[in-house]
Amino acid sequence: MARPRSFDRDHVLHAAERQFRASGYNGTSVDDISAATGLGRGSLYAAFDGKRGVLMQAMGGYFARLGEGPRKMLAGPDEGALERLHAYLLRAVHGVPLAPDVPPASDRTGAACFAAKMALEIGASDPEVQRLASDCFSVVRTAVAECVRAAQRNGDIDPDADPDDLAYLLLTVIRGSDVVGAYGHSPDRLTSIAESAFALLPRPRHH
Amino acid sequence: MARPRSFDRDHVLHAAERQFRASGYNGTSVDDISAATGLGRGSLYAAFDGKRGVLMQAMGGYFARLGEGPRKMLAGPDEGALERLHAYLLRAVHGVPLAPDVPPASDRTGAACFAAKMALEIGASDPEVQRLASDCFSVVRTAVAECVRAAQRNGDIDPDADPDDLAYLLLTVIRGSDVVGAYGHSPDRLTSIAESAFALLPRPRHH
DNA sequence: ACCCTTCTTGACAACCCAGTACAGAACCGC
DNA sequence: GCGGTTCTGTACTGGGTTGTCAAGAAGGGT
Repeated sequence: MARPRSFDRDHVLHAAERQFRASGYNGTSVDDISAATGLGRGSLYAAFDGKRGVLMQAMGGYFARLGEGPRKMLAGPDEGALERLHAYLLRAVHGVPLAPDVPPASDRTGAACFAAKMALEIGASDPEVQRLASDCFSVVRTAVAECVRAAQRNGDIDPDADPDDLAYLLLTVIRGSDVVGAYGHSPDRLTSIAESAFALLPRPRHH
Repeated sequence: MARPRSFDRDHVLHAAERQFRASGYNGTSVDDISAATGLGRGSLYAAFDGKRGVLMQAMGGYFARLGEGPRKMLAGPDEGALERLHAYLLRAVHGVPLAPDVPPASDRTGAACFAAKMALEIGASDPEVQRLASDCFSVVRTAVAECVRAAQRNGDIDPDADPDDLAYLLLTVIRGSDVVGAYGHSPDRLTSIAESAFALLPRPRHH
């Protein structure tokens, strides 16, 4: 028995995320968010409790969204695990998409992991941002490690290798491609990096 | 026949760099720089032409300093090339030091590559920052590639591997460790990542 | 049709920030 | 010692920022 809100919450958070990714946290003003989302200042403060609230909720949504990619791409039977890892790596080095349906390559500007970017900019003085970014890394790392174990069970990766170490290394490559690929490098170069990393994975010494 | 300046230019730029690394570009005000360097606003504008000028000159100094590390650590005869690469990797994943004599591990906050951090924050709207960061990557990448070639000549790395591809991959790992290691991971974890990356380098198949 | 609750909009005040201008201080050369 | 030139510190201004507030709009329930 009251006026319903006239905006879609997720849509607003997506627009804000795009803005934050493009301009950074301190580089975007509330007016920028207002313009990007179409919401007035009052609505922003009522619904999200200001700039910082928008960021936190946008990052929360990002986190929820981020886990789905690796989980869906990497989960499955042991047989195809290595190939799934290959496909995931090739995609992951090209950035994290804003939405599941829009490819990240379209605008290199906002391709880098949202959580990583925010953590680098303001994480030093914001433990909550820090923690959220850490969670984002964990979800990817865990999924990759699980896929590595599957590949090991299938005999595609050296069983003596530590799957957690490999997962950390691959996560590092993926996050590193965010910054290496951010400017001055073509998508082909990123693909090449992913292929190199994949090719170097330790194969079992057959017989 | 005039009053000499009472501050050491490099010292000021180092202090400013530390501040920028800690708070980001948009997160530090001119007053912050003034407090960190001990210089008044007037001197800052006269000597460095404002906030942006300080950043550019600090990045310039950083670039000049950055190249020395890999060049000195990686250059040398072919025999020890692989071991030099090993040592360099182990050091590089722990960040880029503010000064050559101070270890980067002391404050994880400012350990990440200065150029990369600035490029991620404001590179999208600042081509010059973008280019400077790109140069920083190139100098590391070139030195690594040269060292890989040396190791190949010495028979320590598979001669069929593309040294440029490997250098790109290692650069990506190094930059990735900036963001992965920024928060929530111990130095031991970074060391472990470096060791994993080194262990995976393609060795020549000896007969 | 009416009322009440919630949302929305625009304006407002306090604050911070970058850059400038001006006055004083320090140093070198003579 | 003295003049001139440069450096240093501070006060000022115009613009932009954040967070709040009050008035209007819009819809649901009765």
